[in-house]
Amino acid sequence: MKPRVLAVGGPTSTGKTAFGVLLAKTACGEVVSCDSMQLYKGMVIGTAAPTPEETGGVLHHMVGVVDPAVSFSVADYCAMAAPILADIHARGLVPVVVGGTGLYMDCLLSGMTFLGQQETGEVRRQLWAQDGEALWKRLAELDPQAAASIHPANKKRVIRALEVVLTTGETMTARAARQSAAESPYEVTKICLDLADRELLRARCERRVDEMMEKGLLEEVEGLLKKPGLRASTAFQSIGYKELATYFDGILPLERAVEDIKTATKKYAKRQRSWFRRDGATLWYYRDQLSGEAIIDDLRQRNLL
RNA sequence: GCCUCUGUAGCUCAGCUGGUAGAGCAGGGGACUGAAAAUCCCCGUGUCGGUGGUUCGACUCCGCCCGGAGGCA
Repeated sequence: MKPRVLAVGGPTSTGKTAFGVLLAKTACGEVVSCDSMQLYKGMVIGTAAPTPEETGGVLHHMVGVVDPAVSFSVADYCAMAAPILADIHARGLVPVVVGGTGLYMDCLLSGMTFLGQQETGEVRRQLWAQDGEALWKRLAELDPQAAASIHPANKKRVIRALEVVLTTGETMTARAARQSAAESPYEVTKICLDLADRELLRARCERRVDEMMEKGLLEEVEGLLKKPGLRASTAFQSIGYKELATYFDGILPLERAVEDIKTATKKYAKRQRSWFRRDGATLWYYRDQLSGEAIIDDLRQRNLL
């Protein structure tokens, strides 16, 4: 009997945090955040990291635990989160994995184990200086399968695949197969939240940004930008931070920078939906049609709680 | 009141000397195994302000009307 895991995904601004708390309370669980940005320290407002009021006493893991200037990846996330799941299980509780980072969620829940260390800095730098098309052709020779699935224009992913062959001597395709677990070590119930009304989701994304500004996003970003090495970090890619940096750099007026945050948030929500929709074994609930309690009731009727 | 410029996709605009329109952004769909809130791919029929006219044929020329911007009074 595999240990039970509840998961909550879906686009941003659909109420995952609140529902995650409700679900954890109902199922005697603890929340394990699955958000590539909330896990950084000091990025609270811009990532809408759960506040003490929002968590309502439910323990949240993987929030504010990494130095923003340090580079972090899916592999690091899984290395940190998997033991937390084990610990929660060991204490007889249910982990509730909540967040919008689809890649992190899938890797964690499928029991992926990443091989070896990541030492690609120099190789990566050299590859970036080269022509994208040429790189893709090179990849087509070294790892035809990877090349077939990566668009030549997607330089970032072409380089990643090349890095793997060049530094490990193993194709990304072969490596990926070795890293994947034959089957998930968990009994997963995956729930995704969305809004049926697209216009409403867009409006909520915009309101979310306005609220962040009211809560002091500007000050948070200003403070963070003083940290050395931050601009080159993964954390800096977070929506809100890089846009407000253009304001601090005098490139855009504040109003425009905030507009950019809004459109970036809306586009992000769209990409998240695409990701989460891929998994057919997911229960989707429209938050503009069902309350959290109604969703819990439905899950009970399905014998999932 | 007169003169000039202007009115083309949700927004900003391209459209040579007439042959019924096309970009960027927004929006939609998708991909995604160590940067993933990242990166990338696909999708553009709209009364070309309205109305008359010239023409085989007008977004493109002419008249008038309506709506903008500026200048002179």
